[in-house]
Amino acid sequence: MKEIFASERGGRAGSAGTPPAPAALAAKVRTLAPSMTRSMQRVAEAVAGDPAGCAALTVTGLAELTGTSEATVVRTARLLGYPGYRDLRLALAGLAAQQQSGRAPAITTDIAVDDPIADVVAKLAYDEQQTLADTAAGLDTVQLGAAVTALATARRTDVYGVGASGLVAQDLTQKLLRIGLVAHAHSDPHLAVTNAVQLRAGDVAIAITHSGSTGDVIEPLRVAFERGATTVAITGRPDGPVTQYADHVLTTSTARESELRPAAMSSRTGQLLVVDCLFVGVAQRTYESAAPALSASYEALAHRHRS
Amino acid sequence: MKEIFASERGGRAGSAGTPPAPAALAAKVRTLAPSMTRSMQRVAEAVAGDPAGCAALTVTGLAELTGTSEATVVRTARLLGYPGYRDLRLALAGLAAQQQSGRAPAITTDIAVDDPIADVVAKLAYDEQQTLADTAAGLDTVQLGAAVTALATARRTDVYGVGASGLVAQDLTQKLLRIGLVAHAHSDPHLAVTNAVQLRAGDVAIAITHSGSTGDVIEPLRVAFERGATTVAITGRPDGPVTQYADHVLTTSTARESELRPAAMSSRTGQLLVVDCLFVGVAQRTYESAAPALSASYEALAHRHRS
DNA sequence: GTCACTCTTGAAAGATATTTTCGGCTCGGC
DNA sequence: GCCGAGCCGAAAATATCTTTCAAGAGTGAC
Repeated sequence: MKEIFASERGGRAGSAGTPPAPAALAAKVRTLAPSMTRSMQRVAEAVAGDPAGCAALTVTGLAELTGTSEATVVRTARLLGYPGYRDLRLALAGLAAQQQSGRAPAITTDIAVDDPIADVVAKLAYDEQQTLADTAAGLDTVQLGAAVTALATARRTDVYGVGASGLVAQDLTQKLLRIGLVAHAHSDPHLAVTNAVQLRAGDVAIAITHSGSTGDVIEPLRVAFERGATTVAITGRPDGPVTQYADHVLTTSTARESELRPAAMSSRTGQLLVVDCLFVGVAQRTYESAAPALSASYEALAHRHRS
Repeated sequence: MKEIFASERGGRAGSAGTPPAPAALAAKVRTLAPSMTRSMQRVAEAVAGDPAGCAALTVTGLAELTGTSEATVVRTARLLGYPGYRDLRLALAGLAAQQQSGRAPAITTDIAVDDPIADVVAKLAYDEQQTLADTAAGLDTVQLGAAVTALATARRTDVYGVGASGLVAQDLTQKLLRIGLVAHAHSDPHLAVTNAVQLRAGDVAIAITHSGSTGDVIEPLRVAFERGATTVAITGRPDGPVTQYADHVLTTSTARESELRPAAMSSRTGQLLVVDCLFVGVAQRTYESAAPALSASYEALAHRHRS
């Protein structure tokens, strides 16, 4: 067979280049679940729900359990980043062992309308912690490193985000400014595009969108991409349209959402972690200039504080 | 085949009745080593020495590595108490994962200039998780409940915050607006004071300041306090000046900060948790009107997403 | 409403890996 | 030197995993 004809294998590599995840499996399932088909979701659910049990099953067994076929099971394994089911199974065994040794995760139920306030606090804190852990586990450090390098050497940086992601964009911008970089956040789609036209090679454009399909954010990134700027996407959907124009994709994980817990809440937590990582990474690379800049900005603010 | 003739399978079950060992594998190897033949010892040695590496090998691979045959590998697996090599391999993967996780990375140390990017991610995630846990534990649910009640019944709500806290203020405002409340965020000290003058009993003013001593935020809160509005402070310093004019104080915890990790980073995490708690609390209290409003805002945004 | 199209799905063929069989081999005893 | 007991690996037999392929479900255009 010629390589021209892509076999199903290469069809849509779940997360390109990412080596199989050991403990980041649950995170990956949550991240990729939305982009899965129904049957594959059933498989992913079973796998995430009972790693130990599934590790004991053969392809056929798992297919029967989930009411699907062997092919679907293998496809799911591929989507999760493993070469095949065999490797997924191995990772599953590892995960089971870890859970066994670790303490009970204390699975929380969803937030209900009549939950006492103390429960709300506990559940929210738990969920956000979970989001942090998942995002950290699923973050591609190679992509992150590349993004950091681009940022550290950029002539200027534009950051796009609307709605809740707009605040994250501003947060990143604030931080970069504090260490002497030239950065702007854009929430206005028109202005964003207008400014994106000015970008060229050596500049960096960052799009922040949880859904990965926010047109108002994709458009400026596309323009920046076409002008030759280095483009970065921070998104919860690594297969979303936004990644089309992104040189580097940084994936955020998300906890389940519900009526009382809109997506904006958990996505924001993951996005901010990524932003912090970018910032610290850049601060490391530009330490010579960043350190004095940080001290200076601190000093400048001191007099605004009452004693 | 008659059952009288025992097949090799049942021939000499290593340790009778013992179910596969999860982590006690190394011990088992040592125990059983003397009773093994030379070839089997080589296999057992390889397995005990490098569980992770062996878990990645097929029967054939392990046979070649140890210079033996597949049959010997299977026999060794049987002797160690597993039904076959497949199961030994699964246990091996589990063992490897346990060893991996047991190796506690020094994430408790501070972030250094020369930390690899992966460590930065781990440390930041860990710190923010810590901040969440601490904040949740230290949050006074009575004060929180009182603040929620005030918000849910307020005529209007003003939120003050500058710098990084300004973004948190905006986040809270965005959320409250989404469920139909009247809320404004103020980053401009002058405008904040100007607006605070308009407040009266039944209104709510919220000041967000990590240091608890940001004059630009305290001033409008003082004005609101004196006009009779219900005032809330979200701060990391429960004894700071800002609490002077706060009816309810919500305390955020903060991880240690350092040169590469400015205070804004960890304080923001705790503040956002508090904000989320406020939001969910209010949404619960006003569920009848909040739920439709949330759905409506979701629907309204749908068309802004590319497919 | 109908058609054409794409995407999803499972049955079965094909490829690998594991297990079993079986006979050669070594080694110690006589 | 000859014999028997048990160890060992090559290859057959089986189980498991992977790929192919065509039918079915869903979707948008007309």
